[in-house]
Amino acid sequence: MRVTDQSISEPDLPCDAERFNQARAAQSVAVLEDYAEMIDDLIAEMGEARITDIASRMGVTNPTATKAVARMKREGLAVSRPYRGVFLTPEGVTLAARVRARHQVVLELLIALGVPAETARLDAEGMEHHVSDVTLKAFEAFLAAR
Amino acid sequence: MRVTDQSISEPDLPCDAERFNQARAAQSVAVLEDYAEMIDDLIAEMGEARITDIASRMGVTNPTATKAVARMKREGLAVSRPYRGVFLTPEGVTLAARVRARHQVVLELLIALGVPAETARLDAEGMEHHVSDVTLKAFEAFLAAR
DNA sequence: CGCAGAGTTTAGCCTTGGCTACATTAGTGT
DNA sequence: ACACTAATGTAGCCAAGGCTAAACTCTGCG
Ligand SMILES: [Mn+2]
Ligand SMILES: [Mn+2]
Ligand SMILES: [Mn+2]
Ligand SMILES: [Mn+2]
Repeated sequence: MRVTDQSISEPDLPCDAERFNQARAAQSVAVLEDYAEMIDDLIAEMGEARITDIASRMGVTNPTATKAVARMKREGLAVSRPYRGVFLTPEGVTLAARVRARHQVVLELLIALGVPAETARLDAEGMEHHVSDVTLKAFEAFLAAR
Repeated sequence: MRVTDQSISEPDLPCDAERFNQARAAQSVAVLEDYAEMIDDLIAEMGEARITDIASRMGVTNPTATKAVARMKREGLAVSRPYRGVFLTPEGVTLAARVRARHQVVLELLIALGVPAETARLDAEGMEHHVSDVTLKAFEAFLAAR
């Protein structure tokens, strides 16, 4: 073949690409979302969020957690001073709250659909980041009307 | 505080970390899955999968698609000779089939839950990769029993 | 037959998010 | 006071997945 039939493949270009672009965009903030939620959890549970605790709970090494926190600081979601704990900015707190609520809804939905609790717990962690506001509303409506 | 209470934080370490590790593992194969499905689509639709078409549909530039295909070849999912189209190995075909079926179920589930079709189309692209076999079965059961 | 242009590859850059190894700080207890 | 140790930070490596720019190959057409 190798024909230059750009006219045939043009209509679907923006179509498919848009989908993948949204998925990539969601993925690029997934780490920020998980760390925000985790830092908020640790502060609530332990009174402070130490790098070591963040790292062990996220399942990564300390330098990896340090880098992630550096990115969060850069993006205005967290603050910290050397050898002190990590804290969330108001924006970070807002993000953490939104992310926690969404995570909970996704988890509950999976369980409502008959997914075993442990499997739901594992799958929700990755799925949550790709659930848009519109989809979240649909999940909530389903759970409420059940 | 700063007490050395490792005994308190030990029990939850494997717990939380396991969740994030699974999400990271799923993410690390997401690109392979999407490309496998896309190459299979293109071969079905156009008789061959050219780099340019793969790239435009994935919403990336040609070099990015070339690199992704290189990884697929390295992992035994695709084959190609310079300046020729890309083909899937039997393993690649198997992956594509599994991924397409899962994608379809996730899409149908979202629509069944009342998510608008266009939103469902966008969200499913990212969510699919985090849906385990067990969860997929639950989705299928829900759709069948509806 | 040869060439122009479409398609492909290559080179090289960047960011992110993993890691190990090592240096530095700070808190605790003697 | 001070040493020990845990925590933190830093340096530097790697792979993946984006990109641009530029070189290369193929092919259909004149
Ligand atoms: Mn998550
Ligand atoms: Mn989460
Ligand atoms: Mn996908
Ligand atoms: Mn897909």
